[in-house]
Amino acid sequence: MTGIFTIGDAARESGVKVPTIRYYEEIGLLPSPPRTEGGRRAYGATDLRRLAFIRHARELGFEIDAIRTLLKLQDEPDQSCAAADAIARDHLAGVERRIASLTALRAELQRMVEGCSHGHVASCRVIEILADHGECAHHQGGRA
Amino acid sequence: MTGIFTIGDAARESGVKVPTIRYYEEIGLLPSPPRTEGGRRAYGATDLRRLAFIRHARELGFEIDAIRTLLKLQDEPDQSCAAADAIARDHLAGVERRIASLTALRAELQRMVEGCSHGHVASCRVIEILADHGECAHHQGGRA
DNA sequence: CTTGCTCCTCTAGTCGCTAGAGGAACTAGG
DNA sequence: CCTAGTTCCTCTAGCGACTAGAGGAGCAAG
Repeated sequence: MTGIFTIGDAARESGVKVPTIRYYEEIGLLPSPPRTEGGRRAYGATDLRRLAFIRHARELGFEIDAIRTLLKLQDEPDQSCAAADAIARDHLAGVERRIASLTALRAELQRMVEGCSHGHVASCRVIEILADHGECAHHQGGRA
Repeated sequence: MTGIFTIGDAARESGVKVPTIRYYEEIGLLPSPPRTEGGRRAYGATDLRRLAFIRHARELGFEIDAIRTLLKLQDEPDQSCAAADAIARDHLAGVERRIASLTALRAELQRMVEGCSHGHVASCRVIEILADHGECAHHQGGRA
């Protein structure tokens, strides 16, 4: 209604926690808003939009630095969007790598828990596989 | 051959970097080995096995705390392996959650980059989707 | 006017390492 | 025996992206 929001309002609106908003300001991702007489942050609708953008990008797993670039791009609508496209493509490639690696990992973990005979540790498949890398299909997998 | 290894040997054998081995010692994951006269760490075959176990578990994405528990279990072979099983199952569930979330994410990113018309930022699908959460299928997805 | 909420700043902690400084001790060659 | 190069030692600080908590001030309702 007013177009003026406290940090708490902003947090509720955007789903970003209050300390995180302050953190974003500190690292220069969100501009420092004007303050009220009492020294409190007074956000406007633009800030809320920016915050929603950040939140959504974070949800999609973009790193802060990538978001910084995307925000700069957003502020200059006449530029070619090749840069934004490249960032998204890059990120997509990373996500695909992680899915591949996690899928291999899942297979291995399934083998582990399925092989577990629920007896003693001495004959536990879980412990065994962990102890003996040779037994396992997971050679040279990347970090998940 | 000797059964005595320097930290460098241990690093080469296990694939765990030297500072990381020292770190594992510091946090009590790997026991402090005896030292040579010159004050250098002297590892035995048991330590190398433990280190390989740790490395493999880390590769599989287990957290340090989980590994700590698994190692304790490994040291007591008469215990039931229910605990180890539970840890592995838990971890598997987590991995499955991450795969699901990343798969949703991939779909969204694909939509993004496929929709990009390679024109100006003003009409860029990437920027648009990020700015407007409503346009996107990714509601309430967990962190990847 | 007091209660209780929100806000402020600041520091320190999380996880799992990684990087670098500054120095001591081994190893190989001359 | 000396030297050069490598490996080792300890220690502190940094990464990313927050999160937690202390200690205090403002502000709105009863």
